[in-house]
Amino acid sequence: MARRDQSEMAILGGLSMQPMTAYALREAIRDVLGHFWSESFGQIYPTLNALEEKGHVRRREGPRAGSSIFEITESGAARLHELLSEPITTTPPRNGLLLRLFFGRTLGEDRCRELIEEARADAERRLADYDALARTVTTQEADSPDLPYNLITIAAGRHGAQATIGWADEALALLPATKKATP
Amino acid sequence: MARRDQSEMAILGGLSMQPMTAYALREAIRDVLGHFWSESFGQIYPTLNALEEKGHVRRREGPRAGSSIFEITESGAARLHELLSEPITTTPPRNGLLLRLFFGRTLGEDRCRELIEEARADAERRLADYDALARTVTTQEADSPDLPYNLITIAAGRHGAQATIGWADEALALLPATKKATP
DNA sequence: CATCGCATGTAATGGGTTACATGATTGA
DNA sequence: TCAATCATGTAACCCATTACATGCGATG
Repeated sequence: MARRDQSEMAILGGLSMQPMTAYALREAIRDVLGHFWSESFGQIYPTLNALEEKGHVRRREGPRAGSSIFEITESGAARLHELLSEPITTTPPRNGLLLRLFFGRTLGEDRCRELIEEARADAERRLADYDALARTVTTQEADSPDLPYNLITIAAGRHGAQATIGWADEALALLPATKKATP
Repeated sequence: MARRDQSEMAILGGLSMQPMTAYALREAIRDVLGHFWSESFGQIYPTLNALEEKGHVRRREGPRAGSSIFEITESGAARLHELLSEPITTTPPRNGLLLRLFFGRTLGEDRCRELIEEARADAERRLADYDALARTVTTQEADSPDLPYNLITIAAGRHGAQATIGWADEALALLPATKKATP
């Protein structure tokens, strides 16, 4: 699966929920898929044009002059299913935090402690967000057949955040203690 | 921090452990930092040349004709410290597994279950790897001042893998049960 | 003498972000 | 009427992977 197709998949997926403008699509991707996916305008507009040419989306008059609402076609739905079925492409890992910590002796222990504490605080915030999101979604989409799938992705975020918190605590304990003269 | 500098950081970091050839550097990055970092030849060779021009690394005769051993200079060490101190740049998330699961109704429940089970099995494998790695490193680098930092990165992998396992179990339970006629 | 692992590099390609440029509509 | 938001699109740039091309040296 060409990496390019990844954007196609997200865009067709978004439109499969409901027709919308490119702008709204970008917002939907940011707000709904934001914790595990992202698309920029620079990808969305060209990809939509390509999808239109292939007949996978149809363009209709938008809410204002010059704007368009895109809607997925049947061939688009088929294409989405096909894309979803292809093997997952993973990108090589690049974790800037862990790289810095690995060279922690060069960076300095204090800075390492700070980095870990920041990561922990951030995870704590995300954890609260996921919990709130799970509650909102559960009530607002109570009857939607998409609810379980939505909850599964939220659960992934929650488990990830919890793992970060657990790791941070362990990491802080592993950090060599700075020796300070006791007064 | 330009994204470009990320490769510089990893390369200088690698050479700060010990001087080596570009080829060995790539292997070291793959084998030692592999679970949270990666560099390809296409990055390593040009970056090393750039670093040499700036005087951050020095080139010496390698083990065979035409090969070079690179060694970090003092200015290189300073540069490394500077790079490590810069704010962490994060790339926007793109999780192909979660994207597929989010559109799980389109993909189909059976395929979703398979994907989750694969992810779980993979995490299980990684977990075993991290545990083994932690043991090896603890004995082999028992006296190294880098040991705690090394263990911190391994712990991150372990916690991440455990989180995936926990998530997978929860996700499988969340999946809507396929209704089958009871015989 | 063939093959595998060490070793170096470049070029094509792909993909993606960011910044820029432009304009319509709405609400304060 | 002025700012903010909705809306569309392009171009520059950057980074990174991949594939390719090349050759030495040891081991069987």
